[in-house]
Amino acid sequence: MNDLRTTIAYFAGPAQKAYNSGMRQSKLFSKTRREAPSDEVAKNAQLLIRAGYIHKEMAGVYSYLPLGLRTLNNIAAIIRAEMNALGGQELFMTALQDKEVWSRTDRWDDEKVDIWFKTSFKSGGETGLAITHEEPLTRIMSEHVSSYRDLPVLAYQFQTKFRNELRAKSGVMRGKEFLMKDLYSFAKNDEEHKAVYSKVRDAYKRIFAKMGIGDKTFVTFASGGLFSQFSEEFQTLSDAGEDVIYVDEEKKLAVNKEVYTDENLAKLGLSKDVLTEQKAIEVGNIFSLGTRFSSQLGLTYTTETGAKEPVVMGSYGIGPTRLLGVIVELLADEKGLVWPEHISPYEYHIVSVNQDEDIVKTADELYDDMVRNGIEVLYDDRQVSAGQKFAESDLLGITRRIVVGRDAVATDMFEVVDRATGAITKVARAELTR
RNA sequence: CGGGCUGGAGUAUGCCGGUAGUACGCACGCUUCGGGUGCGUGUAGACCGGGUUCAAUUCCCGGCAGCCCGACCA
Repeated sequence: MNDLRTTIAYFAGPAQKAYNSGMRQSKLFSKTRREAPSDEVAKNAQLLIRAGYIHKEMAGVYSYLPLGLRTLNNIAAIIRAEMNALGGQELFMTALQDKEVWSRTDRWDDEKVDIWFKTSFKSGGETGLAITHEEPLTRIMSEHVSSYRDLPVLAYQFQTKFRNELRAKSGVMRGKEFLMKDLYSFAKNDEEHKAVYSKVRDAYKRIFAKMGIGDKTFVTFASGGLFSQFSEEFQTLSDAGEDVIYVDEEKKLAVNKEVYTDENLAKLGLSKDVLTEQKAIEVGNIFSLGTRFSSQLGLTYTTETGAKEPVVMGSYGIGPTRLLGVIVELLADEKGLVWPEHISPYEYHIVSVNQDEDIVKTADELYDDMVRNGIEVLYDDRQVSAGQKFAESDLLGITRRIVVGRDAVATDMFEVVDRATGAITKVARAELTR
């Protein structure tokens, strides 16, 4: 992709294989820092900046450097796989929004939605930066969907969303600009919608499990915002969270404080006795939209009997940039970042222990072999002390570290250290290069 | 949006109405070589505008930017 939106558009492509699988750390432009910047309090942003994954551009606005982008793309890849498995069709919508379509649903006015970034065209007229995409996608669908035979449809994208938050905080967990995977479903009726909705809910559970935060993530009953009375959130327990939820550990369900009433508890079959109050961060949200948007924007279809009916919609969001922050908050330790296997920017981090000729030669050869076999590996080939390399390697948090020292030269067996557990195993070269 | 705080080398900081100090980083040399090794030399800095003053990085006002608490958070 070669247009001005390359970085954003990148998320829409089959990202991973586009990378060269290897990187020499002496060539990596991002550097680590000993200290966190004084203007960051959030643990996630402090560590991500120290490790050179992100750059803070402005309050609540972050750039993703090579390591951060790789990590983000890995998160996106996990989500994409599940969306495709659902039959989701990926598209990529524009961030610039047409005032006209949002006016029709009464969501353009600043009195109704106060987080718009709005600007104007030189040629006249206003536009806004997308806060979400129900309106434009519903309009697109109205040009393509006209028969019951066309339904159901699931369409999704990875897109930058902009929200003019009064106060950004919590590092990348709540920015003014962030990445969102938004899926929208279009169904013939409530019954079909419910079936789709339930499949998406299951897919979300699998996604968070793969991210390594499944056991701390709860389906949470919450308010429906502008759309409907209620929605379901996926809330991950974390002291860094902004929400308060009441959790039933046994049933893996929770209730957001905002709808924590006796009536709602009864409806959900939850008992106050077993619920515990916890802080949590919202990592996903699923909504039944009914026919609100389809009615207002004229998205109808013809039934088998020739009648016209509005399409029943749902929308389902996950914020990859927020997830990145949540994973840091939950898994990082006192030494630095710790990435789950499928999210780590590289599978392996080779660390050569000194500049002795035979050690450098052995490390070089191992690196070349791994790269040739498409294994994603970062190689610390810098001329710095072993201690510094280890400390920085811990900070970077790559899943597995391969230490190349004297014994590796002698035996051709390599010490592989698991970043999360610290467990050390000896692995033969053939196994590492597959 | 209400309340509070801050603004100095690339980063983190000490002191201060009168020549801006330290650590890390970076460059060079030596040293070390399995947990940010040690030493030396060098490099580099007061957000913007106005006011008070003999003199402002320091005090005052305004702007801009950042942070914290609250409110807000499709």
